[in-house]
Amino acid sequence: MLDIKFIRANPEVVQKGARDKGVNVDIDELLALDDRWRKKVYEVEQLKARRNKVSEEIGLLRKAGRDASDAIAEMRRVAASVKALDEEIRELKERIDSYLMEIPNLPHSTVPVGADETANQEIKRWGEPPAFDFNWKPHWELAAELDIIDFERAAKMSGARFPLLKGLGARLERALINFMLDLHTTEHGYTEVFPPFLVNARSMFGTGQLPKFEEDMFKVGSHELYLIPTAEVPVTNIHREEVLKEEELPLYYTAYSACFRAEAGAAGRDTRGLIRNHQFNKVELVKFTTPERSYEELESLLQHAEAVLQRLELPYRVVCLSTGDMTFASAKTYDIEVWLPSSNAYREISSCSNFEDFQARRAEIRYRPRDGGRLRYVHTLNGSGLAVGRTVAAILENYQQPDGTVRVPDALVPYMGGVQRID
RNA sequence: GGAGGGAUCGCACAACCUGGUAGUGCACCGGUCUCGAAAACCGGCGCCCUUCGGGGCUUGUGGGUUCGAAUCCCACUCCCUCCGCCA
Repeated sequence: MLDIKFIRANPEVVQKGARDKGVNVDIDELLALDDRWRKKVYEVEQLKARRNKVSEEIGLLRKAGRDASDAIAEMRRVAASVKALDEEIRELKERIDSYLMEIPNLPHSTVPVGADETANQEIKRWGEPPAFDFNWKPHWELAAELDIIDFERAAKMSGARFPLLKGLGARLERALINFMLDLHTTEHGYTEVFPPFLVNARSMFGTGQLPKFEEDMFKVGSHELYLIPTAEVPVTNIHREEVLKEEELPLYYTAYSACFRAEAGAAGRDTRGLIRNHQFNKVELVKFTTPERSYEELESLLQHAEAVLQRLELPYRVVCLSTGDMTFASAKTYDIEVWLPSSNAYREISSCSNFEDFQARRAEIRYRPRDGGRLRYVHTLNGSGLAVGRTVAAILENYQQPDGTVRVPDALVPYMGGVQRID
């Protein structure tokens, strides 16, 4: 959510930022509503001031044993006017808020402007895609032959786009989760949390999934709860409606969670394998910081996510998403894309974003500045560190051997109980 | 699921019975004082509107009663204790 004061002062900036993100918003209509709202607020506050003053006088008259019936009669009328005006103001405010909720965060000035992913800007490449001199296979074929993932039986119990991991496949998934959490907690300074996987609507609202993206999520209707699409939601909401101290910032959290996405499959892409499923595992990184530091924190967040791929020795590149490819709530996003032979391309495996104060304003996460003064909104950031299912796919494909087995990356061997090869 | 208790500024609590417009302590920030600090004292320390004079809002949330609600009434949310059920 943007600051209405900022929108009042910079309507054309907001209009342009939204348009660059491919969102059309009627700023003039919003500001007209805002203007009416402010006039009505002034009006009702005049009446309330009168009511407060006279009510106090009534109290004094009563105490002195004198008659106050004229004043009481007047206040009865004032009370009725106040009630009607308050109702009108409430409706205006509701309309204004629903406008505000639909306005995306504005892209940072360093973000390339463009309509879609073709305008994304490549920042760097790391490692070399493997040059196979044998008949290599996509991960879903490898996994089927190694009997480590069973999509057919998963479909029986749940439906399409759910994997059932088995044997060393399940072990690999668990090894990756532990490896990533250990790396982030011991070397990058993150505090590990294990959050709920179901959250209420208020939490989804705080991070920006609601109200715009309800259809992308699984809702547990009987309880008014949503399955989280990412640990970003519960972890960012840890500090919702709190006032933090500047001294405790920045805060770093890392969390493993399962992630649930209803939208996967709608586009008909990546119908096979581990790339696009309704449920997948992810280790998430979340930061709370001051506005002054948030962009350097974004750079280090990116490095923390990259470190996972470097330890696993998987080739990847980093791109800065263009305005048209970014998400609703983000001001700047780097995607890390891992090389995936079956796609013959780099594919997203992590998304690292600075939301500035967009989520903090929605979720009311503020901090008390060290030298006093008004409370300020924190900046929130998060990034995948990493998506586990896609990491499994990348390992299977990039580490496959001519004989159909898969070598285990050296960094993972201790987490695999010494197993060096999946065969 | 049942029975009780509770929610007031960042923290701890008061005012609630008996309606009169929210106070105290701690923490924090600024100032005075000091070589500096502590202590002491003064001010600040939640949000909104503002023509910068000021005004309004704020006691978990939403309603109701009333000239006036932290206080009385109703509903809801969350937390705590006990009982039941339970991995």
